[in-house]
Amino acid sequence: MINRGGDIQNARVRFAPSPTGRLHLGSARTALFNWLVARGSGGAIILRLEDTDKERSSEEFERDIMESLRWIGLDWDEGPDVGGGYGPYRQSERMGIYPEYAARLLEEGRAYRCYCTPEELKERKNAAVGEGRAWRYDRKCLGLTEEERALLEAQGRPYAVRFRVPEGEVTVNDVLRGEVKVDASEIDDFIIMRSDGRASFHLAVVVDDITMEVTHVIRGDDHLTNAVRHVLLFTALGAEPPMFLHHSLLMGIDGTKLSKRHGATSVSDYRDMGYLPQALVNYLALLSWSPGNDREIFTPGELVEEFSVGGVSAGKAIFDLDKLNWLNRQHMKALSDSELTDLVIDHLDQSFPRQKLEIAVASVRNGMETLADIEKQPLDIYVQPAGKLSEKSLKELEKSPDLKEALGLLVSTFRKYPSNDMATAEGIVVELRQEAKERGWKAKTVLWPFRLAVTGQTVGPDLTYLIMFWGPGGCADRVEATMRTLEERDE
RNA sequence: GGCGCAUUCGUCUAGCCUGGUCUAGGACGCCGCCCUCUCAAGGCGGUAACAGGGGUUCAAAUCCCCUAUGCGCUACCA
Repeated sequence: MINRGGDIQNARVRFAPSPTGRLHLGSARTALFNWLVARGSGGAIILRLEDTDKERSSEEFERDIMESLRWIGLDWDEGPDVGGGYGPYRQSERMGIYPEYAARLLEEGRAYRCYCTPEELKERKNAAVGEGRAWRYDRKCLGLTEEERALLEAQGRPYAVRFRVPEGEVTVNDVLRGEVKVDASEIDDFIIMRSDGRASFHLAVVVDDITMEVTHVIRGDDHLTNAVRHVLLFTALGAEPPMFLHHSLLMGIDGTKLSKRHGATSVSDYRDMGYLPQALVNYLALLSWSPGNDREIFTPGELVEEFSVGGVSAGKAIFDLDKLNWLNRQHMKALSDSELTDLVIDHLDQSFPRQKLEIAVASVRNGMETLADIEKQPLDIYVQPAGKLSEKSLKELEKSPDLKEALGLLVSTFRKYPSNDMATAEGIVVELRQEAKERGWKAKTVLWPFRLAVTGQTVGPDLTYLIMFWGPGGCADRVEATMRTLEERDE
């Protein structure tokens, strides 16, 4: 699909989640697009909590949403916690302002009272559907006579307020999809005030966007048809509709909307699983957005720099864990040993002195694609007592050629080096290779026993790290311990 | 059912607006090779797509129409 949206200037955008669950990846993606547009256009981003559904909303989720957003590096200029000139930013605290807008619409004849009960509506709807007719609200209450209305009022019948959808064609201006035109006759007279006096979602959103002076509404594709209703409301309220950008929805690998069935779906889940926030953001951005060249790795700052709505595609977006894993690995590579060690500590149950831990982490880091992968690394070799070998290692050792001489060479070489640093460690390995060559051995003849004798295991980190961890002397001790083990075994 | 949106390798996408340079490019995954003390990582190579059908045109992934499929909306949910 072709999208050559012009650059957006000074956009005032909002991210409006309902705190009915932890921040979903899909919501995070919406938030990211909003943030990118705000930051990239020199505008502002508002965090607005749509918490009118008291049953399902909770403070805990509210906290998770804000923490998750901050964790992935998104901030906001106005919101429930930071305030701003257009507050309050919690919809539950704005309930007082909607009725006046409904009243205005009522006065102007753009809305009307509907006394139909949900039961009556259901009945008429079923009847219509039963006859194979499309059901739209039948405007029964729009046609009420004065007497009928007076009677209903006298009975104290509760009423909802319906928007009177005008005739004509409605156009939604969408950055990605151009002008989406829908005939208003497709839309029925939707409710803007419930019979209990609370504003409906549609009214609340539009009033909020008007009063908060939102210029660009960036949200999921599922709201595209709702946008038609919203444009109608903006117009009826005398406001210029904002520009819309309805991005595609995030789907699971089977093509259905990403949900719990697909596994972890919330940002905090991914934090706990050991993903880096910059990797997650990078991945979410790359779903539907492309810089137009082959670049894939971006820090959040670079995304702001490179992002343009013209690079956003309108097509579906399927969440692919493999690619996230790869990106996470790329971002982990960018961390220093020290930084990685700091991050990995939370996922580790063993404890080492800091210095040792850093070496240990450095030695296994290329085997990790998430921070949590530290648990799967063979760190236990570092706590294994000297001279204790696995059965498999013992067997490998025993069938190794020129074993005695090789072990002797190891000890004598290690003993030559009192200092312990990277250069020394690397030097030792080079020297061992050299020695092997001179004896007409394959490198393996001495290096394989090295690994087995020092760690007691057949798999583990590069030899250089082993030297750094125990020091050359420590390695010599461990080889000697292994020699004793072998002797005992012979007896 | 009605309306809307979408449709390039399995997945994310480049290309589409401004038709030819596309025997369709990149990335993930997968497969193979190399490297190698182990496991990895890394390097190199391979696999694989314009949903289908009609037009328009000298020429279509690119423009138009139809069909199919997927998704969404169609609530006194948000």
